[in-house]
Amino acid sequence: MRKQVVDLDRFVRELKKARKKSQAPVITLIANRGATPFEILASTLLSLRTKDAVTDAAARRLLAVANTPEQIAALPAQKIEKLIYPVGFYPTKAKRLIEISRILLERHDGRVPDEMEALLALPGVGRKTANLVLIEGFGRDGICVDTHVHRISNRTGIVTTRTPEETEFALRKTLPKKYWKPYNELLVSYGQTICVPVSPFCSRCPVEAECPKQDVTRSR
DNA sequence: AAAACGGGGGC
DNA sequence: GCCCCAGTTTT
Repeated sequence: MRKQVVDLDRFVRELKKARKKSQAPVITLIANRGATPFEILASTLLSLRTKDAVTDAAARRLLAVANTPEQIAALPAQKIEKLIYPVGFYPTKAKRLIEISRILLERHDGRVPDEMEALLALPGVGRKTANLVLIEGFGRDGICVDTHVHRISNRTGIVTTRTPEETEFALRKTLPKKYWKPYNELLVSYGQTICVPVSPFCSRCPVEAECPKQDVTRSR
């Protein structure tokens, strides 16, 4: 049996059309007004395991008060907790924002490092966060794999991988470079509205006909 | 490999 | 009421 293959050109084109209606993700909103690498790092840290509407409001409240390592490091943890509530893990994230700010001041001249290794060395920064900072903050080429990108890339059969990191490297080989930047943010909004984790709305999906629906047992 | 961190929202 | 979420760290 021949494996169905989703047409990447058409997939991305249709997703762009579909995105017009949905709300832009927080990172895009911030990037659109010229976010600094530190702002991208801080808001990405807030976003972990938290829905983007909640993250967006919290990031705006925080960055309006403090948007540099100096300013964050000078704030009491309790004050940051209050600003970012109710993002998930807010007490941990408040401490981490301060900790990272201090490390940046002590070890990196108060700037966000622009290398993967140095970013991963920061507490609470994993591959997803580091990639987003490098791509959105420093304009690097790369693919940022989160749960949406991982799930949808496998569900559609664009790649076949077990971990997000494997997905990142598989996409680097499979995906034409011109799609690297739009791919992540397109899939995130698509993954929040149509291709949701459980019981996705396949009837509203532009590539429904070609999709092997790898992990889908029920669809709507 | 799996639990844990935390609270809001969907169903 | 139960399950899931723009992950990462620790066991």
